[in-house]
Amino acid sequence: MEIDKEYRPETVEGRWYKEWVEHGLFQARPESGKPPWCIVLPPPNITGNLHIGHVLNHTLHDVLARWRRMQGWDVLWLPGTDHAGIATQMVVERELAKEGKDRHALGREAFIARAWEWKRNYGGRIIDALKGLGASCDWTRERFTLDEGLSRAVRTVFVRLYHEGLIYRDRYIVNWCPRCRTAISDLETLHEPVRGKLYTVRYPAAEGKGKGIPVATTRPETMLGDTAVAVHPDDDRYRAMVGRQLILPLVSRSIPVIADAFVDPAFGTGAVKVTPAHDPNDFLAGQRHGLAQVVVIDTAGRMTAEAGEFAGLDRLQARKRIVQRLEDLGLLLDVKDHEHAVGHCQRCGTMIEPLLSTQWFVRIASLAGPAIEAVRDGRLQFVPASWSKTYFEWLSNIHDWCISRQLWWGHRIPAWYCDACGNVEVSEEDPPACSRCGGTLRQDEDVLDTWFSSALWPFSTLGWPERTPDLERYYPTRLLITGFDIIFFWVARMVMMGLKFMGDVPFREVYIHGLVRDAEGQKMSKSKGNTIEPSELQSRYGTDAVRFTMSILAAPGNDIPLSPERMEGYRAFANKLWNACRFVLLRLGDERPARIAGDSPLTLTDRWIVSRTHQVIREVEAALEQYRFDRAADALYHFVWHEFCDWYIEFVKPDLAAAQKGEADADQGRVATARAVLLEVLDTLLRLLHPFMPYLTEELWQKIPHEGDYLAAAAWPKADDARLDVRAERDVEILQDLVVKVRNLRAESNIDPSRRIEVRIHASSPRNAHLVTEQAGLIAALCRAESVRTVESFEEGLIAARGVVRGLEVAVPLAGLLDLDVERARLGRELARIETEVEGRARKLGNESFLLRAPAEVVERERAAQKEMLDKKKRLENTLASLGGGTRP
RNA sequence: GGGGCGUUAACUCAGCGGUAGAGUGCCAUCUUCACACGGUGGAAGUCGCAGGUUCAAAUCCUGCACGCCCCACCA
Repeated sequence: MEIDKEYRPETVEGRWYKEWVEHGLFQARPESGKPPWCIVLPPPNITGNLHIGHVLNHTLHDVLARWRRMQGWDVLWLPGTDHAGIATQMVVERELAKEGKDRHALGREAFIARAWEWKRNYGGRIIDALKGLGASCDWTRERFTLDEGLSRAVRTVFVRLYHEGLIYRDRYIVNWCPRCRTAISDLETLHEPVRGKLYTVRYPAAEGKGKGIPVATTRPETMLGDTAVAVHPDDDRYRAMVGRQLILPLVSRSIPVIADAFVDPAFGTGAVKVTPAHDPNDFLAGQRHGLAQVVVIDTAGRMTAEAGEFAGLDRLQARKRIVQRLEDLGLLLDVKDHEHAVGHCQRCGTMIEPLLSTQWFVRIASLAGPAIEAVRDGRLQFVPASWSKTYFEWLSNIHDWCISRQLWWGHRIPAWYCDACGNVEVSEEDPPACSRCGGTLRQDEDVLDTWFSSALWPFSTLGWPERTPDLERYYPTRLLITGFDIIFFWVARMVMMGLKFMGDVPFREVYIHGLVRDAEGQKMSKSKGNTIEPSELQSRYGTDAVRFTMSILAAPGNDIPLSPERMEGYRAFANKLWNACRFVLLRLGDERPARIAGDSPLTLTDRWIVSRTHQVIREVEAALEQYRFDRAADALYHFVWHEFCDWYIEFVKPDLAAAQKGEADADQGRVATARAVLLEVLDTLLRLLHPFMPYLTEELWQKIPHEGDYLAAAAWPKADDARLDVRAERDVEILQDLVVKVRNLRAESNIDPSRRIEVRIHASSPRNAHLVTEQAGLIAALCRAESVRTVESFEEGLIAARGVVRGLEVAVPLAGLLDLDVERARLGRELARIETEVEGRARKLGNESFLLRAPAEVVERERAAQKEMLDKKKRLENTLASLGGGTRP
């Protein structure tokens, strides 16, 4: 068997994915009779590039999907992409701009065709990257949010919500991005602190009665649209002015002073200018007081004709001019620095303009209630559970959702207007003419918020509104895995829509993972330049190492600090596994040993590794059941490296080496059994590791004797309690401690590593003495000893490095080589350590309260430990005395 | 203004009622026939601070400090 000395991922990864897909291993099998297990991929944007966060997210998906599939579930991991309205439109517009065109010149139809073309060319890039990670999605069921079926679902939902009064059209103040030229929702508006100014402007009284009122504002340009000044009803300063008229400077319009409790008398001057068309608060105040709405800023962020002399200016330019004019008029009373939060467009960062505009909204409160309830009563669970609080918080304070976007790329709103009679028709099928007057209909120009279609993803992808077999079988899906950043955007909305249209939650659990950060814990961002390209990581460390790193770092509730050293470590782990396999293959020769037969004479160490293996199967399974990817990966790492490689392989080396050299005394039966055990354990390990490291494990599994075509389609190991062996585990632990002790004595006494030593052991119990005698050869091999033997007692005046471990007293006689001072000092340190521990425990055992109230088994454990410690202490003291010391340093 | 999270070895994190663990790094040592992407041994922590509950607290409770993050229509 030819096998390289090191694992080279690049020679392996390309092959397997293709084969897995070609053999249909990732396809759901509704007819299989297996229980269904479904998860939907959070559809990445077609404009997106695979970033490190995707790697984390997709790795966790794939670990679970592969694990459940091996366990015998009918797994459907449903992939797809999102049309990403604003993002895609921006990309295509940019392309057009390069050609000197714009979308208006092109026209709607041609533009959309162009966007589809872009999607065809580039929309699959992120999916290709996903495949490179080894993601075991069912590609035969891949979906796109603008597919015909999904578009049908969008229309159906819109129409039904409309007819139930849950979708409405209204003239309302919305978040407007002057650059994207569209309304956006509250969620797409990010509040960032901006250092601005607070201007105090005097609004003179009408008819020259009094001085008027000083008004504080951060946005003087909106004053042109003021239709009132508001004060608090209890504010004595202005009480007399309420109901009077003021003259709006620069415009000379007469506006009233109104009283309203929304005014904070402590802020600014206690008097607020009211601009119903350009401020959300003022809009509501305007409604309460029946004020006119004067629009002075247009959809491009420029001043309208209403702005008189300032018309056509950009809003920020206008601000400067207006301040200047106010100053000239002596009306500018004060200017102060003022930091406040201002909304910015999530997509392009442009300052949001609150704008009065006619838009479509979802009346969300009645949908939010059931969504809250579903989490409260446990139909849906967050992992970690603490996220449910965030979810409740948002849903309880939710505002109506603005769903119309002034874009072309997306689901066009299925509403038609009749210009002749003013009729509005909302329907699933395009209506031919006005049903009331027969007049010509004009479809709404706008499209829906991309998140509207995403909200339907768990059922629209399964065929809804048709009652397809897939929908019946796989809804509700099992689980959703995503980051906390889209709990509001996506998770909550899916829950609302799922409950509304399917009558059940879209998934039983939501696993929320952290954010991938750089090694310093900084958020990765392009502007900081600390982003990591996944493909670079994959080629540098291998995809499996990247996946393993993600898994082992995915502790619930934690962000993931990605450090190169760490990943380097898991690349080494992949190599370690590779070499463990290499060892087994080299020792197998041409043999194809059978699995461990029922009557195989297993040695102590065989029984130990088999027992440990079944313990690990349990651990990994329990961890994955609770989505503890970190624990599962950690258990495997530790077992492979520090039990299988460090110990078991070392245990069997002497047996196998004899056979390899063709020595006459090689026990052929023993060799066969050792080979069978090695193989069985390795086979189990490869299965357990496969969900984390699919490429490497498939490659290795194919190299060792195996049954079946692909590891990816092999069965998950079953933990078998009959294979557990507590006594073997205990005995091997004693052997390990003993070996470590001897090695430690060698090292501390500076004994040449190549020198064969003599080891004498005095055991406190016959059982342990027997164990040592029986395993003397093995112990000798593991600590390079000439001989290992048990003694009744150590001879008088023996010069030796000594130690005590687990009731076994060890002496390595070293006449002439041992530095007695060094040895005395070392033992003195050990004695001091033991004494501290003994004292502490004595205090505890002398505490009546403890004896009285602590559980009996805890007390017993402490007593036993104390006894052992005291024995150990006595032996050490004796040893020190025999070295001619006895006093501690 | 409201809410959440974190603070444990040099670093990154586990542990979450019975006197501390891992990986990396560090020190020493070894090219012994799977692996130097390796072996062996070792050093390293008053578990943010102050109280409280308990026989017993990194672990539960209450404050405080520092750091991070969400949400929010005070001009």
